[in-house]
Amino acid sequence: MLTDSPSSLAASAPIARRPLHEAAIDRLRDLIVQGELLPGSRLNERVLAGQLGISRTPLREAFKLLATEGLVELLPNRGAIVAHLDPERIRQTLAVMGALEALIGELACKQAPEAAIAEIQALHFEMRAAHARRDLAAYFRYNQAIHLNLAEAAGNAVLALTYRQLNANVRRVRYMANLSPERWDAAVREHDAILAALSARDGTRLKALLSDHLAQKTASVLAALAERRIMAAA
Amino acid sequence: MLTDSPSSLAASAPIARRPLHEAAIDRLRDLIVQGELLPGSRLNERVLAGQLGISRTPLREAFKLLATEGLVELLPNRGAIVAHLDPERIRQTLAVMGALEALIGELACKQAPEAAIAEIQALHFEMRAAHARRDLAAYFRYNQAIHLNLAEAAGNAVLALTYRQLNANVRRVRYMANLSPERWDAAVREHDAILAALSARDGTRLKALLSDHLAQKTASVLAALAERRIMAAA
DNA sequence: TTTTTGTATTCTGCATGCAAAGTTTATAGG
DNA sequence: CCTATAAACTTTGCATGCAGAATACAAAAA
Repeated sequence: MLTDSPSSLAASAPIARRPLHEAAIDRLRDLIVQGELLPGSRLNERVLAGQLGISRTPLREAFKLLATEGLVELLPNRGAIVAHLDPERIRQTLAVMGALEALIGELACKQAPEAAIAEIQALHFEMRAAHARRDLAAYFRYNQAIHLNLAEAAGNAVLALTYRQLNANVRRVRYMANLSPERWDAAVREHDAILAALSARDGTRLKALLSDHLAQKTASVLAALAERRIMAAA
Repeated sequence: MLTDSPSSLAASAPIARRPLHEAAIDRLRDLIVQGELLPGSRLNERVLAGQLGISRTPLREAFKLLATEGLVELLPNRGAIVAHLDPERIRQTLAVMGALEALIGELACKQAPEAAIAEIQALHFEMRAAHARRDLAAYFRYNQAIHLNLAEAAGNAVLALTYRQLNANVRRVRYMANLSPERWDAAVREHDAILAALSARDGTRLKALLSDHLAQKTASVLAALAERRIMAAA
């Protein structure tokens, strides 16, 4: 499933129907993650509230939320800006994600339902298709979906949620930095191996593969940042 | 209970030159973590705002924040309640913390400054002192401080922050559930071994010890929950 | 007595007003 | 022409008012 689960921990509560304005907040999150709002951009309450069609109060609540996710920075008495992409912070985030992926791989192999693995397999083929068509946007979507579904498949909601939140920040870089063709091909091969290990429920091998995959991803992401391919607002 | 002594709250909120309301929000977090507000308690906006000496708007922002930390649950159109202590959720949280502690142990041994290790060692002796005096409250404080300092010593801010947030929920259980004398003594011995491994910068051993320590802690916490030693509001 | 339905009350969620902090612009002095 | 300073403007942070949802209560029906 490609639909982004937008929720924070709060959303795990028994919710029948979400407040109307959370849609607007999710839209703001997407604007930041997809790079339409550049790092460093000031987020004027009145203007942004107008653009999103909500009032300042729920928007302010959204700022606080997005700040905990590391997507915006709150400057006392000077409002909010889109959080900068600090390479060191990204590196640290990826290190934590590595620790989580190790657990994810272990748990997923041990206790993921067959249906979940089948779905991930399906997403993998979709991703292969996107790669064959050189459709980078679709590739990214399926890639994300695979990793998030894998996190879900581990059967630990806290683990999946934590992983997702950390991922949001890294995702911003991916959206802004294209991969080199070689790296793209290599990433696909890595995913092939990952899927094979998952299907075989070989936890030890999956952990190693995920760790290697993340190391490559880290290098790629940090290289993109170092090359200043990532733009920031003045 | 909060409702029993509303005046103490008002008195403990000193009027700052600039009404910085984050102090009030921290106070609310403490009330939840320390169990003065029982799981399941409804958090009436107007009442609570009055007790904390702030207005509803910043309090609502606090609710959203605490929801991401898993300390309150937001029920659409029905406000906020203190989050329930779901044993399965606590178990999942502890599993994630285990993965993080493995990384913490590894990084701390590899790159913690000597001063940080010395400080942890000092806290450890303070904790031993509290244990010798059977001062449970002080013991918990030093125990927390040790684990949090260890997380900081790993030199990864994202790691430390993530660990701290997950820890908040587990801490609530510790505050409410006393340890058995045997478990208490065993925990202290485990800490002795942990400190020894850290001082020797033996990452492999530290990881194993932390893992074992957490497993014991998990058993103890879940036992407390199972024995219904943890109270919840109706 | 128990269940149901209509009504009153309470509470949340959002919009908006206001004071203070911050920013920009204009002006005077060097 | 450049710098310093003050006035005007902008924006945030918080308080509060209002509409609608949810709950509690009461009376009527089974």
